[in-house]
Amino acid sequence: MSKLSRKEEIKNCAARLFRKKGFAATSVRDIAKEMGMEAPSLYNHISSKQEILDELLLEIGEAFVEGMDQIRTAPISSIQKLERLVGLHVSLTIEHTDAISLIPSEYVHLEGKAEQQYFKLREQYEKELRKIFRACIKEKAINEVNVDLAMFSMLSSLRWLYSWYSKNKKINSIALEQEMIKNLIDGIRVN
Amino acid sequence: MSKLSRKEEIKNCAARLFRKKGFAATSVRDIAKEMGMEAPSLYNHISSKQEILDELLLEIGEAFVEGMDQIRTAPISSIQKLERLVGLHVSLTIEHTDAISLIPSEYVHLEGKAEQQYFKLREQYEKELRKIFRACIKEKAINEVNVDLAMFSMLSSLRWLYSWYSKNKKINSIALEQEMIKNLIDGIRVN
DNA sequence: GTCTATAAGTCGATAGAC
DNA sequence: GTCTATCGACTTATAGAC
Repeated sequence: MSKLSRKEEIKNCAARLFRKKGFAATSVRDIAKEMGMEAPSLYNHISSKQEILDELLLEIGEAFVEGMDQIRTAPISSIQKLERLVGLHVSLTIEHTDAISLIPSEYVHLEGKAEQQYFKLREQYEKELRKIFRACIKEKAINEVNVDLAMFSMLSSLRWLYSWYSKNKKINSIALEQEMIKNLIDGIRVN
Repeated sequence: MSKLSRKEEIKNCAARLFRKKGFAATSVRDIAKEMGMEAPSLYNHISSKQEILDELLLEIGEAFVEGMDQIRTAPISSIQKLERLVGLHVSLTIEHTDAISLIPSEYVHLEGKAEQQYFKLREQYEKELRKIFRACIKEKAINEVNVDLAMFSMLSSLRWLYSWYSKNKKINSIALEQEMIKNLIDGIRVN
């Protein structure tokens, strides 16, 4: 683990607070207190509170798109891609638990250019995921489901995995991936 | 549809705004503006901004617990209870889309007594759901999954259904229920 | 039941000393 | 790079006229 810059420390600290109370309800003074300094001192490292949220969400968004790109170009079947995608969510959840937690709710506080970039990343990700789902159906690997609904349903579970993981950190990354593949792709009903 | 009291109008209005910007980022002035009145006038109908959130979340929480109670005491198999539970989420999502949207993220802004009541309702609901899952396993209707993880995974999808539904309102309630049962219980993989 | 005026506090951010 | 002091805007909520 490389030494964190002061700015990275602040961002990690802020991510933890944003997760707990939300971006809007977390003050710059709260972040400073958690860092053990006075609020104005933060501004030697950041330019605004908004910048912290922007960078946290864009970095995690880029990580998802990069992961998706590797999966997209891998020489494997579509259903294997879908399984690897579950693994991507599990890995990023374990590595960036606090930042991941901001995705479902705090993106609404993005503004201007950062907001545009974020939505672009999200669209890109969802577009590729939709392609994988359609290919799975074409290859008769998954049933003829309503693609958007099934995709949204799967993403919802994966986006909230951080919540379960925070209370169950002892689980092995690979075991968690396997269990989620069973839950989300195979289903739970005995057949 | 019965005529709404002024307070109910305000709560519906606030729910829509809380959903869009979050509770903390929505000001009393925002709510007043949406209602076509000045901010202080709201206080003839409500006692505080906090009260609005408290009531919105407690009412929807009570609706879930009541629905769960009917399912719990119904003379049906455990797996049928699980399926009816999906239906309960679908129904409440369609009837109270905005209020439902507050559950995943805005509960963190509850305080004091309302916070306690809300957590009590949530625990009650999750406890009953856990029982249903365990009974399903015992009856060999679902596989021997990690109960908490499978339960959380299912709930995450159901809690975020409002988001998909908002963009796809034309779907039939029963069709949506059937599709979600397939996604969440049967799985999507061809077998 | 709605308004204007305003209290009392918090917000993000800056100026400038050290 | 950290601090104290502070600005100006915004916050929830109340007082009191109509």
